[in-house]
Amino acid sequence: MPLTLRERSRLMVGREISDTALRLFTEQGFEQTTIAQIAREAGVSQRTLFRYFGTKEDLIGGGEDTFAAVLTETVESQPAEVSAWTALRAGFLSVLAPARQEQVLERMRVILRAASLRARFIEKRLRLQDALLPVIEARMGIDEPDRDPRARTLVAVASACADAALETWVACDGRIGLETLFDQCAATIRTDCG
Amino acid sequence: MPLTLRERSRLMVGREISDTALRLFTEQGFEQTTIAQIAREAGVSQRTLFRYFGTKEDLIGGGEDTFAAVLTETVESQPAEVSAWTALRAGFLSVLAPARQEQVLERMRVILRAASLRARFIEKRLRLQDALLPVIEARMGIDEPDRDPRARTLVAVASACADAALETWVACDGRIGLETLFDQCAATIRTDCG
DNA sequence: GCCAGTGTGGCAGCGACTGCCAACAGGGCT
DNA sequence: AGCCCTGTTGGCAGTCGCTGCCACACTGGC
Repeated sequence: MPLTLRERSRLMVGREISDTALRLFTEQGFEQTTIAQIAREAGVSQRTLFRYFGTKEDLIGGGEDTFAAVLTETVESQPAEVSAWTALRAGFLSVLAPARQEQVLERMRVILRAASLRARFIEKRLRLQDALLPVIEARMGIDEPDRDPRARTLVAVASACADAALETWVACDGRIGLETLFDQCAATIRTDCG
Repeated sequence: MPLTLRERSRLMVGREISDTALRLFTEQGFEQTTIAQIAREAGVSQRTLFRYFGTKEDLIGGGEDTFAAVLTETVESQPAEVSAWTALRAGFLSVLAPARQEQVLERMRVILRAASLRARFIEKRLRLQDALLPVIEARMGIDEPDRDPRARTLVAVASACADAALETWVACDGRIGLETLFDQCAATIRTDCG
């Protein structure tokens, strides 16, 4: 089923806008770049730009909405014998690993530099945690989630590991693999959180 | 040293504004409340309101800027023998423990309900982590922070524990103490992250 | 009483974002 | 070909958060 002309042009316009935005963000920073400028250089009106991307922060997000789906699916598909932690590890690695390194690295640099983007990024991660929580609770067999912080802790800690691994990965320009870093973080927990 | 008239009136105006804001936020929600309305009902101009609170989100923050200072100071003041993790625990407990429960509970509920507030809250927590990172690196004697994720992990995990404890605390309406919850989270890490 | 210094209000303006309306082009219909 | 429905676009006006600027008022020290 080949895409119709309309759909193809819609994809093109979307790519044109987000490419322009990413270029301008890296060149002159997120706060210093205005919507008017992005729209002008991408050759569309501001109104159209906001029809493609609801907010300025959305301009940098590369399909992270699928992340939640991939992560929860991976975690759920782990066999029942493996521990909750192992399942979480598999889930986060499935999200962190496959990306095109160069592009992701550049994007993460922009994100970590601008406070509002960083907050937005964490917010998405929080929604990830919320989606993950019932899955882990079920796997651990927790009865009273309002009084038992164990599942929440595991999810938050796995998330924190992924975060620390990601930030170190950016700090060392991707020279160390994300999986290696994640496992170093996990090892640190086991030895130093006592 | 009694406060001068100016200082007293300044404190009064500040309290008047933030009380009005918190009331309106709980009554009708954060997004639905406009700065103009708060200023009108508090009896000041918008311009003055922004001189007291830099952003709309700041209207709900009860001196959280001091949190960062208290936390880093507490961590730094721990004797050199105690482990980095113990120092972090002491720091976070010094921030979580002393608050007036009722007011904090209400504020947290407002914060968790509005996405932009939640993001702002996280942003502050991230700045906390950034401030904490060099302290922990020094304590652990880390040479190459760009390649060694251990300090970052400890800070992120302690922060995640505080987060999970706080959310469970709100979920159970404060019936379980924050210190107890934090230690349950820590215990979970030791047993289930292997 | 007078003179800094500080707090205040009003106004104009910017940037992100939205609702509304008119114009236009694609793609299926006769 | 002509026609119509539908989806896409641009422009415009307006809201809201937020800032710079300037004039005014009031406090506190001489």
